[in-house]
Amino acid sequence: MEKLTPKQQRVYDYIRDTLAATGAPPTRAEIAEALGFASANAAQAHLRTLARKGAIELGSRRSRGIRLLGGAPIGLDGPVANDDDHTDEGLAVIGRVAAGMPVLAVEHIERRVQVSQAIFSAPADYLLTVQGDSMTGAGILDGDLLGVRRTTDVREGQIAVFRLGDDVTVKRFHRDRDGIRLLAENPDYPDITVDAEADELALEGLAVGVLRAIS
Amino acid sequence: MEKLTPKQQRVYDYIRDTLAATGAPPTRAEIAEALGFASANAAQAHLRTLARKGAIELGSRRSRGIRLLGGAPIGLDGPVANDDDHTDEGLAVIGRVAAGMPVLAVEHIERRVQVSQAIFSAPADYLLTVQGDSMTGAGILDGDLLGVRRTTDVREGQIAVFRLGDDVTVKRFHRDRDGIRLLAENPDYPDITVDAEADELALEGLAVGVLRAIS
DNA sequence: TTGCCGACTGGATATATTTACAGCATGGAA
DNA sequence: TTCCATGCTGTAAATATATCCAGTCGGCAA
Repeated sequence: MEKLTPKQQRVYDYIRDTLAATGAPPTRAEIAEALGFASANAAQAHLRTLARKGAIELGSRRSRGIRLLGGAPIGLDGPVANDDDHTDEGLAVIGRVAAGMPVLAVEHIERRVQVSQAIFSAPADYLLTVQGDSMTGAGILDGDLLGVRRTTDVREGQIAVFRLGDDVTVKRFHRDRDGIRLLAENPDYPDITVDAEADELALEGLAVGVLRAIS
Repeated sequence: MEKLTPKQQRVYDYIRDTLAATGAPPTRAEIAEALGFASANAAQAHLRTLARKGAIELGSRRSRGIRLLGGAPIGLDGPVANDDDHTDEGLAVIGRVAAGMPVLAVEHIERRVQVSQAIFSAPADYLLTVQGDSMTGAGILDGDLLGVRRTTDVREGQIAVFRLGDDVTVKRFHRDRDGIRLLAENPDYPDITVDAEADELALEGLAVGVLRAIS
C-alpha cells in the first residue's frame, strides 16, 4: 500500500473510527464535516486518492460504499495508563469502614472494579462508596464510588477523605489562621470546624475521581 | 433480546452477512431483493420489528443506518477491529456533548478508556465528554465522561443523550400530554420544549454512568 | 366474529448521497 | 517556466435510500 500523506491518513482514520462507532462507513458529507471541509467534494477527492493508493476500495454509486483495505490495525492511541502495581486485580471498592480500622483492611473490600487510572487526575489506590449527600454541590452523590489516592498532605481547597474520630468523611479542605475546617458542598450540611485539641483528624487520602451508575 | 421469527432471523442474518461481505449494512432495497420481496417496504417493516425487539438499532434517515445489537459482533473483515464490544480496547471517548447552550458536536473518537462495565447501570457503548453545566443538579458536571448506552427508547424521567438537529445534549426526559420536554437540572438553564413538528429529536442513548477526575 | 400481528405489494415522496464540472492556491519536479 | 499532485470551495444533477400511505392475506386469540 502506497504511503499516505498526513491528511490522507486522517481521512482513513476517520473512516475506521466511524466504522467502529456506528457500524457503517461515513458519507462524503460526514467526512467533510468531521475534518472541517466546507465541501463534500474535498472528501471525495481524498477518497479517490486513497483508493488509488490501495488504502480503501470504493463501491460505485453505493452509499457509504467504502471498504478499508490497508493493514494498520486499530491501536490504543494515547498513553496506556500505567498502574502502580496490581493492575490485574483492579481497584478495591471499600464499603463502610469500621471505627479505627484501616480503610484498606481486607474485610472492608466489597469487590474489585477494573478501571483505567487514566480517568483520574492521579492514580487512585482504592474506591470508596460515598454515603450521604454532603458533597452533592461538588457532583459527588450518595452511592458514588470515589477514587482515593493515599497521601500525607492536602492542599487548600482540595476534596479529600478524612477520618474524624470514628467517622470517615469526604469534604473540601480549608485551613486559615483560625484553624482547619472541612467544608460540605451542600447548604443543608454544616461545615466541620476541627478542634485541634479535642478532635483527632487524620487524612485518608485525596479524592481523585468519581464513578457513578445512572439508573 | 426478544425472540425472532424465522423470517426475521433471515433478515438479521442477511444484514450480518452483508456487513461482513461489503463492509456496510444493506439498504432496504438490497434486503428485499436478497430475500425475494417485491417491495422494499417489506424489508422496512422487518427492520422496524427487529428494532422493536432489540435485535438491531436503526439510524433515522441514515442510509444503511442499521446497527446489529444482538449476539456476537460480526468481524468486519479488513483491518477494522470492531469497537463497541469491548473489553480489550476499552470504551471509546467520542466528541463532546453540549449540556449547556447547545454546541456543535463533531463526532469523533478522541481516545479510549478501560472501564469495567460493572460500574454502570447497564453496559455502556461509549463515553461522551460533557460540556456545560445544565445537569449539575444531577451530579453531571462540565468535563465529566458520560457512559452512554445506545437504545431506541427512553422512559419518563431517565437521563439520556439527545440530538436536536445538529446539537447533542444531555437532559432528563419528560413526556406528557403536552408533548416532550428535555429538562435541565440547573435552575440557570431553561428546559427544552420539543416541537414535534419543527424540531428533529433523536435519541442517542441512555446515560448509564459518570466518570470524573477530581483535581 | 372481531381484532391484532406477521408478511407482504405498489406507489409516492422527501432526503441522503454520489459524482461530475469549474475553479483556485501551493509547492515540488521536469 | 510548465506540468502535476495535493487540497480545497461551490453548484448542480443524477441516483440511491428511507419512509409514509393504503391495502391484501392468513393465522391466532379473545
